[in-house]
Amino acid sequence: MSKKPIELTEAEWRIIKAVWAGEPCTAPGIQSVLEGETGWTYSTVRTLMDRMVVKGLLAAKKLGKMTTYRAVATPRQAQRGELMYALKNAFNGALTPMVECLLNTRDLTSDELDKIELLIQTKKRDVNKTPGRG
Amino acid sequence: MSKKPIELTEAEWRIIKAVWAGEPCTAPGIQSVLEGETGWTYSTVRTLMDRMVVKGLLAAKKLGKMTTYRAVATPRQAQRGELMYALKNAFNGALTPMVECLLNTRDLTSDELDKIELLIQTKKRDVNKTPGRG
DNA sequence: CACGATAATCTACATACGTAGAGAATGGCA
DNA sequence: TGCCATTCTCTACGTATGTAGATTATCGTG
Repeated sequence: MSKKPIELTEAEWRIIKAVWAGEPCTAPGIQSVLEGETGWTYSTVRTLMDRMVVKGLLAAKKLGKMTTYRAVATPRQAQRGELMYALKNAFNGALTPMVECLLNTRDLTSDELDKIELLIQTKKRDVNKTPGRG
Repeated sequence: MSKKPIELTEAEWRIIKAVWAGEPCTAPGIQSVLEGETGWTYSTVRTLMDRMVVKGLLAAKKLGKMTTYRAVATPRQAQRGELMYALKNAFNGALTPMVECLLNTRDLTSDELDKIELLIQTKKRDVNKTPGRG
Protein backbone atom coordinates (compact mmCIF):
# COMPACT_ATOMS: atom_id res chain seq x y z
CA MET A 1 0.00 0.00 0.00
CA SER A 2 2.59 2.53 1.08
CA LYS A 3 3.84 4.25 -2.04
CA LYS A 4 7.55 3.82 -2.44
CA PRO A 5 9.60 6.95 -2.02
CA ILE A 6 9.56 9.45 -4.81
CA GLU A 7 12.77 10.66 -6.34
CA LEU A 8 12.94 13.61 -8.66
CA THR A 9 15.66 14.89 -10.91
CA GLU A 10 16.46 18.58 -10.98
CA ALA A 11 14.51 18.99 -14.18
CA GLU A 12 11.54 17.23 -12.64
CA TRP A 13 11.75 19.41 -9.57
CA ARG A 14 11.51 22.52 -11.69
CA ILE A 15 8.51 21.18 -13.52
CA ILE A 16 6.61 19.95 -10.53
CA LYS A 17 7.18 23.14 -8.60
CA ALA A 18 5.77 25.11 -11.49
CA VAL A 19 2.81 22.74 -11.66
CA TRP A 20 2.11 23.04 -7.95
CA ALA A 21 2.18 26.77 -8.34
CA GLY A 22 -0.59 26.82 -10.90
CA GLU A 23 -2.64 23.64 -11.07
CA PRO A 24 -4.25 22.74 -13.29
CA CYS A 25 -1.93 23.88 -15.99
CA THR A 26 -0.85 23.25 -19.54
CA ALA A 27 2.50 22.45 -21.05
CA PRO A 28 2.69 25.73 -22.94
CA GLY A 29 1.89 27.51 -19.69
CA ILE A 30 4.63 25.75 -17.76
CA GLN A 31 7.01 26.32 -20.61
CA SER A 32 6.48 30.04 -20.59
CA VAL A 33 6.87 30.16 -16.85
CA LEU A 34 10.13 28.23 -16.94
CA GLU A 35 11.48 29.70 -20.12
CA GLY A 36 13.37 32.44 -18.36
CA GLU A 37 15.23 30.32 -15.85
CA THR A 38 15.79 27.26 -18.01
CA GLY A 39 15.58 28.24 -21.64
CA TRP A 40 13.63 25.06 -22.30
CA THR A 41 11.57 24.82 -25.45
CA TYR A 42 8.02 23.61 -25.55
CA SER A 43 9.18 20.18 -26.73
CA THR A 44 11.47 19.77 -23.79
CA VAL A 45 8.88 20.74 -21.25
CA ARG A 46 6.27 18.58 -22.86
CA THR A 47 8.54 15.55 -22.97
CA LEU A 48 9.45 15.97 -19.35
CA MET A 49 5.85 16.34 -18.31
CA ASP A 50 4.70 13.32 -20.25
CA ARG A 51 7.45 11.23 -18.76
CA MET A 52 6.38 12.41 -15.36
CA VAL A 53 2.87 11.27 -16.12
CA VAL A 54 4.22 7.82 -16.92
CA LYS A 55 6.04 7.83 -13.62
CA GLY A 56 2.88 8.79 -11.80
CA LEU A 57 4.19 12.16 -10.70
CA LEU A 58 1.67 14.12 -12.75
CA ALA A 59 -1.74 13.36 -14.20
CA ALA A 60 -2.90 14.57 -17.60
CA LYS A 61 -6.35 15.17 -18.94
CA LYS A 62 -7.27 16.16 -22.46
CA LEU A 63 -9.68 19.07 -22.90
CA GLY A 64 -10.36 19.82 -26.52
CA LYS A 65 -7.04 20.38 -28.16
CA MET A 66 -5.24 21.11 -24.95
CA THR A 67 -3.90 18.82 -22.30
CA THR A 68 -4.08 19.92 -18.71
CA TYR A 69 -1.85 18.57 -16.01
CA ARG A 70 -2.02 18.41 -12.30
CA ALA A 71 0.38 17.01 -9.76
CA VAL A 72 -0.20 13.61 -8.28
CA ALA A 73 2.77 13.82 -5.95
CA THR A 74 2.27 16.32 -3.17
CA PRO A 75 5.01 18.66 -2.04
CA ARG A 76 5.20 16.73 1.23
CA GLN A 77 5.69 13.43 -0.52
CA ALA A 78 8.30 14.79 -2.85
CA GLN A 79 10.21 16.53 -0.09
CA ARG A 80 9.99 13.46 2.03
CA GLY A 81 11.37 11.35 -0.78
CA GLU A 82 14.35 13.62 -1.21
CA LEU A 83 15.05 13.57 2.48
CA MET A 84 14.75 9.80 2.66
CA TYR A 85 17.20 9.43 -0.16
CA ALA A 86 19.79 11.49 1.64
CA LEU A 87 19.01 9.90 4.98
CA LYS A 88 19.33 6.38 3.68
CA ASN A 89 22.35 6.78 1.47
CA ALA A 90 24.40 9.53 2.99
CA PHE A 91 23.60 8.96 6.63
CA ASN A 92 22.74 5.29 6.80
CA GLY A 93 19.40 6.19 8.24
CA ALA A 94 20.84 8.05 11.19
CA LEU A 95 18.77 11.14 11.71
CA THR A 96 20.80 13.03 14.26
CA PRO A 97 23.98 13.18 12.18
CA MET A 98 21.91 14.37 9.29
CA VAL A 99 20.47 17.20 11.30
CA GLU A 100 23.91 18.02 12.54
CA CYS A 101 25.32 18.17 9.03
CA LEU A 102 22.42 20.30 7.99
CA LEU A 103 23.06 22.73 10.81
CA ASN A 104 26.68 22.97 9.78
CA THR A 105 25.79 23.52 6.17
CA ARG A 106 25.69 27.22 6.50
CA ASP A 107 25.64 29.94 9.08
CA LEU A 108 22.25 30.14 10.66
CA THR A 109 20.66 33.27 11.90
CA SER A 110 19.65 33.23 15.52
CA ASP A 111 16.14 33.55 14.25
CA GLU A 112 16.43 30.27 12.40
CA LEU A 113 17.96 28.67 15.42
CA ASP A 114 15.09 29.86 17.56
CA LYS A 115 12.57 28.43 15.17
CA ILE A 116 14.30 25.10 15.07
CA GLU A 117 14.64 24.99 18.80
CA LEU A 118 10.95 25.60 19.07
CA LEU A 119 10.30 22.70 16.74
CA ILE A 120 12.32 20.44 18.96
CA GLN A 121 10.52 21.60 22.03
CA THR A 122 7.19 20.94 20.43
CA LYS A 123 8.32 17.50 19.37
CA LYS A 124 9.44 16.76 22.86
CA ARG A 125 6.03 17.55 24.19
CA ASP A 126 4.52 15.23 21.59
CA VAL A 127 6.84 12.43 22.52
CA ASN A 128 5.75 12.67 26.11
CA LYS A 129 2.11 12.57 25.13
CA THR A 130 2.24 9.85 22.52
CA PRO A 131 3.48 6.53 23.87
CA GLY A 132 6.84 5.82 22.32
CA ARG A 133 7.47 3.41 19.57
CA GLY A 134 9.13 0.33 20.98
CA MET B 1 38.23 26.92 -6.95
CA SER B 2 35.34 25.85 -4.79
CA LYS B 3 34.47 22.32 -5.81
CA LYS B 4 30.93 22.11 -7.04
CA PRO B 5 28.61 19.94 -5.01
CA ILE B 6 28.98 16.22 -5.33
CA GLU B 7 26.03 14.08 -6.24
CA LEU B 8 26.09 10.32 -5.96
CA THR B 9 23.74 7.68 -7.24
CA GLU B 10 22.69 4.86 -4.96
CA ALA B 11 25.18 2.53 -6.61
CA GLU B 12 27.92 5.07 -6.12
CA TRP B 13 26.97 5.51 -2.50
CA ARG B 14 27.36 1.81 -1.87
CA ILE B 15 30.74 1.80 -3.52
CA ILE B 16 32.14 4.84 -1.84
CA LYS B 17 30.97 3.74 1.59
CA ALA B 18 32.76 0.46 1.10
CA VAL B 19 35.86 2.30 -0.04
CA TRP B 20 35.82 4.64 2.95
CA ALA B 21 35.53 1.61 5.16
CA GLY B 22 38.74 0.07 3.91
CA GLU B 23 40.99 2.44 2.05
CA PRO B 24 43.07 1.74 0.14
CA CYS B 25 41.23 -1.08 -1.48
CA THR B 26 40.89 -3.08 -4.65
CA ALA B 27 37.95 -3.76 -6.91
CA PRO B 28 37.89 -7.45 -6.10
CA GLY B 29 37.92 -6.52 -2.43
CA ILE B 30 35.00 -4.16 -2.75
CA GLN B 31 33.18 -6.65 -4.88
CA SER B 32 33.41 -9.35 -2.26
CA VAL B 33 32.30 -6.94 0.43
CA LEU B 34 29.27 -5.83 -1.55
CA GLU B 35 28.45 -9.14 -3.13
CA GLY B 36 26.07 -10.14 -0.38
CA GLU B 37 23.93 -7.00 -0.37
CA THR B 38 24.03 -6.24 -4.06
CA GLY B 39 24.85 -9.40 -5.97
CA TRP B 40 27.12 -7.35 -8.20
CA THR B 41 29.77 -9.12 -10.22
CA TYR B 42 33.35 -8.02 -10.43
CA SER B 43 32.70 -6.39 -13.79
CA THR B 44 29.92 -4.28 -12.40
CA VAL B 45 31.90 -3.11 -9.43
CA ARG B 46 34.92 -2.41 -11.54
CA THR B 47 32.96 -0.41 -14.08
CA LEU B 48 31.33 1.65 -11.37
CA MET B 49 34.63 2.34 -9.68
CA ASP B 50 36.37 3.35 -12.88
CA ARG B 51 33.55 5.69 -13.75
CA MET B 52 33.85 7.19 -10.31
CA VAL B 53 37.53 7.78 -10.95
CA VAL B 54 36.63 9.67 -14.10
CA LYS B 55 34.23 11.76 -12.07
CA GLY B 56 36.88 12.50 -9.51
CA LEU B 57 35.14 10.65 -6.72
CA LEU B 58 37.83 8.01 -6.39
CA ALA B 59 41.50 7.85 -7.28
CA ALA B 60 43.19 4.78 -8.67
CA LYS B 61 46.78 3.69 -8.58
CA LYS B 62 48.28 0.67 -10.27
CA LEU B 63 50.51 -1.57 -8.18
CA GLY B 64 51.79 -4.51 -10.14
CA LYS B 65 48.82 -6.28 -11.57
CA MET B 66 46.39 -4.79 -9.12
CA THR B 67 44.73 -1.42 -9.02
CA THR B 68 44.14 0.17 -5.67
CA TYR B 69 41.56 2.81 -5.07
CA ARG B 70 41.02 5.42 -2.47
CA ALA B 71 38.30 7.99 -2.06
CA VAL B 72 38.86 11.54 -3.17
CA ALA B 73 35.50 12.73 -1.94
CA THR B 74 35.26 12.78 1.83
CA PRO B 75 32.20 11.62 3.70
CA ARG B 76 31.55 15.22 4.70
CA GLN B 77 31.65 16.44 1.13
CA ALA B 78 29.42 13.69 -0.11
CA GLN B 79 26.89 14.12 2.67
CA ARG B 80 26.95 17.84 2.16
CA GLY B 81 26.28 17.38 -1.51
CA GLU B 82 23.29 15.22 -0.86
CA LEU B 83 21.92 17.68 1.61
CA MET B 84 22.44 20.60 -0.72
CA TYR B 85 20.61 18.81 -3.47
CA ALA B 86 17.57 18.31 -1.27
CA LEU B 87 17.82 21.77 0.22
CA LYS B 88 18.01 23.47 -3.12
CA ASN B 89 15.44 21.49 -5.03
CA ALA B 90 12.94 20.31 -2.46
CA PHE B 91 13.07 23.25 -0.08
CA ASN B 92 14.15 26.13 -2.27
CA GLY B 93 17.10 26.66 0.01
CA ALA B 94 15.00 27.16 3.11
CA LEU B 95 16.71 25.38 5.93
CA THR B 96 14.12 25.55 8.66
CA PRO B 97 11.38 23.82 6.68
CA MET B 98 13.86 21.15 5.78
CA VAL B 99 14.71 20.51 9.40
CA GLU B 100 11.04 20.49 10.20
CA CYS B 101 10.28 17.92 7.53
CA LEU B 102 13.17 15.85 8.75
CA LEU B 103 11.87 15.92 12.28
CA ASN B 104 8.48 14.78 11.03
CA THR B 105 9.98 12.02 8.97
CA ARG B 106 9.75 9.52 11.71
CA ASP B 107 9.12 9.25 15.40
CA LEU B 108 12.15 10.41 17.28
CA THR B 109 13.26 9.04 20.56
CA SER B 110 13.58 11.56 23.33
CA ASP B 111 17.25 10.73 23.27
CA GLU B 112 17.53 11.89 19.68
CA LEU B 113 15.58 15.00 20.52
CA ASP B 114 17.93 15.75 23.37
CA LYS B 115 20.94 15.37 21.15
CA ILE B 116 19.49 17.64 18.54
CA GLU B 117 18.49 20.21 21.07
CA LEU B 118 22.01 20.20 22.35
CA LEU B 119 23.28 20.83 18.85
CA ILE B 120 21.06 23.82 18.56
CA GLN B 121 22.17 25.17 21.86
CA THR B 122 25.79 24.83 20.89
CA LYS B 123 25.12 26.55 17.61
CA LYS B 124 23.44 29.37 19.40
CA ARG B 125 26.49 29.94 21.50
CA ASP B 126 28.59 29.99 18.34
CA VAL B 127 26.36 32.52 16.70
CA ASN B 128 26.77 34.85 19.63
CA LYS B 129 30.54 34.50 19.50
CA THR B 130 31.03 34.72 15.76
CA PRO B 131 29.87 37.96 14.20
CA GLY B 132 26.82 37.22 12.13
CA ARG B 133 26.65 37.18 8.40
CA GLY B 134 24.74 40.18 7.09
C1' DC C 1 59.17 -22.63 -17.88
C1' DA C 2 54.17 -23.96 -18.07
C1' DC C 3 49.79 -23.57 -15.86
C1' DG C 4 46.15 -22.11 -13.16
C1' DA C 5 44.09 -18.55 -10.38
C1' DT C 6 43.18 -13.86 -10.17
C1' DA C 7 42.71 -9.45 -11.90
C1' DA C 8 42.35 -6.51 -15.76
C1' DT C 9 40.57 -4.70 -20.28
C1' DC C 10 37.21 -4.15 -23.69
C1' DT C 11 32.87 -4.23 -25.41
C1' DA C 12 28.00 -4.34 -25.01
C1' DC C 13 23.35 -3.38 -24.17
C1' DA C 14 19.03 -1.76 -22.02
C1' DT C 15 16.94 1.97 -19.74
C1' DA C 16 16.87 6.76 -18.10
C1' DC C 17 17.54 11.57 -18.78
C1' DG C 18 18.18 16.14 -21.07
C1' DT C 19 17.09 18.37 -24.99
C1' DA C 20 14.76 19.41 -29.14
C1' DG C 21 13.22 19.58 -34.26
C1' DA C 22 9.78 18.42 -37.95
C1' DG C 23 5.50 17.90 -39.19
C1' DA C 24 0.38 17.06 -38.17
C1' DA C 25 -3.89 18.59 -36.00
C1' DT C 26 -7.12 21.89 -34.43
C1' DG C 27 -9.66 25.85 -33.25
C1' DG C 28 -10.76 30.79 -33.97
C1' DC C 29 -11.06 34.69 -36.83
C1' DA C 30 -11.48 37.28 -41.18
C1' DT D 1 -14.65 28.48 -45.40
C1' DG D 2 -9.73 29.09 -45.58
C1' DC D 3 -5.64 30.53 -43.13
C1' DC D 4 -2.88 31.31 -39.15
C1' DA D 5 -1.48 30.60 -34.73
C1' DT D 6 -1.28 27.39 -31.14
C1' DT D 7 -0.71 22.91 -29.55
C1' DC D 8 0.18 18.31 -30.18
C1' DT D 9 2.60 14.00 -31.71
C1' DC D 10 6.57 11.50 -33.17
C1' DT D 11 11.06 10.80 -33.59
C1' DA D 12 15.77 11.49 -32.51
C1' DC D 13 20.13 11.76 -30.42
C1' DG D 14 23.88 12.23 -27.07
C1' DT D 15 25.18 11.19 -22.44
C1' DA D 16 24.54 8.73 -18.05
C1' DT D 17 23.62 4.67 -15.44
C1' DG D 18 23.10 -0.21 -14.19
C1' DT D 19 24.69 -4.42 -15.32
C1' DA D 20 27.77 -7.83 -17.10
C1' DG D 21 30.12 -11.25 -20.48
C1' DA D 22 34.25 -12.44 -23.21
C1' DT D 23 38.82 -12.27 -23.65
C1' DT D 24 43.47 -11.14 -22.21
C1' DA D 25 47.25 -10.28 -19.10
C1' DT D 26 49.94 -11.45 -15.12
C1' DC D 27 51.75 -13.38 -10.88
C1' DG D 28 53.01 -17.15 -8.14
C1' DT D 29 53.85 -22.03 -7.91
C1' DG D 30 55.32 -26.60 -9.19
